[in-house]
Amino acid sequence: MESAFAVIAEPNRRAILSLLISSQQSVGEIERRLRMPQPAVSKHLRVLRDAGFVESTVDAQRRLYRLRPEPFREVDAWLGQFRRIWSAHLDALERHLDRLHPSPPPRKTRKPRRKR
Amino acid sequence: MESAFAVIAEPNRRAILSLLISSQQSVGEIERRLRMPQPAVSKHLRVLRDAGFVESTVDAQRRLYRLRPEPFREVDAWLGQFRRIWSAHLDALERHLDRLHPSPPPRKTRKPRRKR
DNA sequence: CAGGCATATACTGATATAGGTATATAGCCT
DNA sequence: AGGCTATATACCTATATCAGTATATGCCTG
Repeated sequence: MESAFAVIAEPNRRAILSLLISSQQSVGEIERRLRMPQPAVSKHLRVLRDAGFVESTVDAQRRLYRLRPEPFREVDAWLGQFRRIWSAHLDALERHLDRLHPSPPPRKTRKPRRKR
Repeated sequence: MESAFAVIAEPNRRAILSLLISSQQSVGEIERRLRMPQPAVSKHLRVLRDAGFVESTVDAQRRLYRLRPEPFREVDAWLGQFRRIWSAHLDALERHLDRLHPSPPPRKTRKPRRKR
């Protein structure tokens, strides 16, 4: 599974993560709150743990799961590259810059054709 | 495919998106820069476009692709819920809060067992 | 220590998706 | 028109992954 991105691609896993924001939860609590079969919860938690999104501690027969920050930081860092794109409503400006800065200029051309 | 999260789960697609940060690119440019077979590029671009990550305009026989902000915002918004978790090195504090606030208290118990 | 609760794992089947190869479509240029 | 370039799509195969069901493990309580 590896990638943090692949891990959060799964809706149920995102739901589990959101649930853990308020506080740590046991498997059974997650099971009940998300109305999800227990093995499914355990399996998703396994994936989440392997990717570092959660950690667990033992409390008698139950395991309490809570969030860990690292993978979120990783995703956030990647997303950071794109912040400039959306932070403002620079759509128009962006487009303008793209026009100024087209990687190789659209092409050596006879008459400036610009199909739009 | 639907979900923006599923779309960015694919490494090649993330690479394409990163490539488009500098400026719009044609399919052929992406193909060359990422050393990726052309049909693969086209297919990923299709997915990216359907999810709103990119848009394209026609330039003669080529298509120029550029980024669009919305799906990034969506991902960022989801991630926002978790910012408090990692923004500081509150790991210790977090843990403290969890202990104060365990959803249902770990359980009605005889002697305060706390297996750690 | 026997039964039950909480959680994890094994196994199976269905479905989706990525990669590869071939081909179709469409615009450009001579 | 004919050939070339650029891109898209169809088709196939391999692989991964999710859901579901059954079962194993471990701890707790009477």
